[in-house]
Amino acid sequence: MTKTANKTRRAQPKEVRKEQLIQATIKCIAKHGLSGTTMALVTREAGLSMGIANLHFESKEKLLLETLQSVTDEYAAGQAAILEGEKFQSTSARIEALLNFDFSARVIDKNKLAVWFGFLGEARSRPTYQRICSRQDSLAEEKITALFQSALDEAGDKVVDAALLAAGYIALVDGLWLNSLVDPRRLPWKKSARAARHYLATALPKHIKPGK
Amino acid sequence: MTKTANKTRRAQPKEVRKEQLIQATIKCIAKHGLSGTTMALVTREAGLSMGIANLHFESKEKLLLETLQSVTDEYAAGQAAILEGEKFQSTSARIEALLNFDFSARVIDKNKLAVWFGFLGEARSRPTYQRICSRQDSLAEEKITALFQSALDEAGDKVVDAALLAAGYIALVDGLWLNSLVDPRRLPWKKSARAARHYLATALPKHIKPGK
Amino acid sequence: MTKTANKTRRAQPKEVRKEQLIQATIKCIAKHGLSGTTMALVTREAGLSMGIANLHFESKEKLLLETLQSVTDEYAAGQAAILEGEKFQSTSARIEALLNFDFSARVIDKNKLAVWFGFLGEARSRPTYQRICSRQDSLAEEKITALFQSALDEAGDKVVDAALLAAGYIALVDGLWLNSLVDPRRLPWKKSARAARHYLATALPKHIKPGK
Amino acid sequence: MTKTANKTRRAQPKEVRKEQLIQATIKCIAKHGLSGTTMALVTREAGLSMGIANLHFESKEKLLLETLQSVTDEYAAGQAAILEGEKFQSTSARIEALLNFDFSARVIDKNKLAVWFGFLGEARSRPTYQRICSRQDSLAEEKITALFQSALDEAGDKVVDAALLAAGYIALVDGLWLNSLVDPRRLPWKKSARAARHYLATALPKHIKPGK
DNA sequence: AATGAATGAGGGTTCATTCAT
DNA sequence: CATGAATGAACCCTCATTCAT
Repeated sequence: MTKTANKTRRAQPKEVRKEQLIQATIKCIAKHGLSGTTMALVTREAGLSMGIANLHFESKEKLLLETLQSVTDEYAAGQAAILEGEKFQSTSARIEALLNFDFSARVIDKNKLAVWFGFLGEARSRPTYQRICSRQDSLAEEKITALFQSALDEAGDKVVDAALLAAGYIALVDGLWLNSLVDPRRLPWKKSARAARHYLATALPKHIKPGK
Repeated sequence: MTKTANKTRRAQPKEVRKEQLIQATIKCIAKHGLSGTTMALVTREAGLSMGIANLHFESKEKLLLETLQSVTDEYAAGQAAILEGEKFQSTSARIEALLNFDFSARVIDKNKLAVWFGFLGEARSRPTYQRICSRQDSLAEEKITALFQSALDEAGDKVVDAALLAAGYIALVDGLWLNSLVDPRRLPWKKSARAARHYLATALPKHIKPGK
Repeated sequence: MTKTANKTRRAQPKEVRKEQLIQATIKCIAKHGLSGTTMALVTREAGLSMGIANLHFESKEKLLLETLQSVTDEYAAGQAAILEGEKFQSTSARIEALLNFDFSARVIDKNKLAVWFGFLGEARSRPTYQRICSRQDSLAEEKITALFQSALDEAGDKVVDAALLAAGYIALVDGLWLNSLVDPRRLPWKKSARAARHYLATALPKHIKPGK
Repeated sequence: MTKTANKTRRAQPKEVRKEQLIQATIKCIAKHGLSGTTMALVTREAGLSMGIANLHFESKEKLLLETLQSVTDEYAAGQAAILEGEKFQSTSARIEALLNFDFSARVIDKNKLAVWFGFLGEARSRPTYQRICSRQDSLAEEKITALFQSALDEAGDKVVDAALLAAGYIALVDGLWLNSLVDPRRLPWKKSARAARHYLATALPKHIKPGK
């Protein structure tokens, strides 16, 4: 139970309440699944009243959509900081950072991943979910393709297809997340991270070492 | 809508009806998502009456479980035929066959994959789903690890970890399926297949060629 | 489970099948209550197929009605044999026999009483049930009133109202049955019988002794 | 149909709504029988919407149980006021009051008795019903036995068994209620009351007169 | 005469949404 | 803004009844 709400129930800026509800939704989806997430559960988790969700979001659908968007936006922001930011200059450093980022605590947070795969599981029959998930992956794919292209260029490798490598990396990370999320005993997070590193180390040996 | 059933009520062996209902369930999950799949929709899809599903399965839950089991069993059987059958003798042939199998029309059937990922998306909050999905992956992992170990042994490679390679392959295939399923325009099935091949060709160059 | 039915399911005279189904219905009502008695349960108890009940009785309602009638008829027949038969000549003997009959094993059979009170509980809202139950009690009341009147006449008692005594006796027996049926630990059958005897012994001291 | 409720939805304290629903349930059971009582009927009778019953009671079962409890509690309270209260001091007065109470308008209310016998009719197959009904009768039996014992002591009667007399009285009243409820033409309420009085007047002649 | 798979109306229950307070 | 009792459509499930065999 996470009752951040003050007892007095004083009016709060719209954005604060929305964020509070989105966080509660994330927890609910992780705990009860997407289909098991009800408005009552979400608002109780937020320590607020039943009607509040429909006040700030128009409907359950909108709340879910904004929750998904929130999760993908956060990931996208973190990824963009690495791929486009000034902190990392060399190609190697960026790739290394990407790898670390994709298996950092903030990213492999069970709650957020549960949201991601919860929506992905329904995406095929829900064009709106599909659009949000796809946009996220499209964005990532472009940037990662460019990054890997740089690495291949630096290595003088003219054979390997950067786009294929990028698509493979994204899919691999998705698959590792999913497998570790569903059964962490079979695929511990550590092993997931090593598998991802192994993938890049094999494909881009000059930039990434198997290490760790 | 697949109304093979005649208007006149005709008794059928239990197994025939169950199979008919499972097939209808698969289609429904693909079309409406797991949460959008109702008994009414399933039985209408099967061209039968509402009550029939509870007659042959005890509850919706049981119907869904048997549907998931049916999909995983079919995959497991096909995979076992390759990994344990006598048709393929050499390690290379087996790996090649596995790759082809994983991207064969029967496996990358959108309906079946929608079922698989629909359940996976809810697996974390549903122990029963989790168990079925995990058992499937555990089984596959053991066999594939053994296969890859043979390949590495044959190649004299004592560095690469077969278990890591197998976990990576399974995750990669999962990720590719998921990405192609959700947005086939971004990741066409052909590209998925190539990405998987590329993964194995890089890791086991003596056994698999980039090809195609 | 009472499978009197022969394995070969040979056709049986209509009356045999009907009786078989009525007996199964009695057991079902005793076991599951009137509202918990389903056609499937009844036919399974009889060791027959689901459709058979609607073949021999027109509907569930008819089956239930005939079951109630069967129970009341059996009681009425036994009672009539005492009150109208030639076996007992003296008033005393008849009253004594009535008392013994009302608490004899055949009458205080839990199954039959469960049927009786199951229907009585619904009688107010079901005119058909009400009619059958009332006819039974009316019949009994007339005969018992006459019997008690003879006793009072023989005793020279001109004060006590035979009709009131009879109505009281019938109600008392109903009440004792009901209380012993619902909670035999609180009111054991033996005690019930003694209470009924006590009632008659007090009202008709010349004919019935407290005894036992 | 009792639509005290206004058309405009107006929130009410939980207890008010529960009581409203219990009263509606009592009417429904009286009108349609226990098995004919549906949630839709009850809520319509209360002039409320279908979902309300499951909002205040968790299930139909709970609603029924609380309804039965309400009816037995009301009876128990009235009876306790006589048997334990200070209003009546002499044994005679208490017995007289008990008799009048048991056939007072509030007690022989057709709706409440229909509930009582509706549940009793199913009690044998429903342990929960059985428990509530039995507790009620056990309580009454103890108190009435004590009261009758006092009367017998006062009369110097050392022969009659007070417990038997009490059990008989309870059963007789039950039986009279049931017979009058099911067929008031055959056994008018007035006659029922006289029969009960006759029972006590015969057994406890020093305390109760045949009267009326 | 007998079977039991199939039907579908009707039941209890859930839950997104509304709105008087 | 915030509340939560109230609503009612839609869900899953049961079961009396039907009918091809």
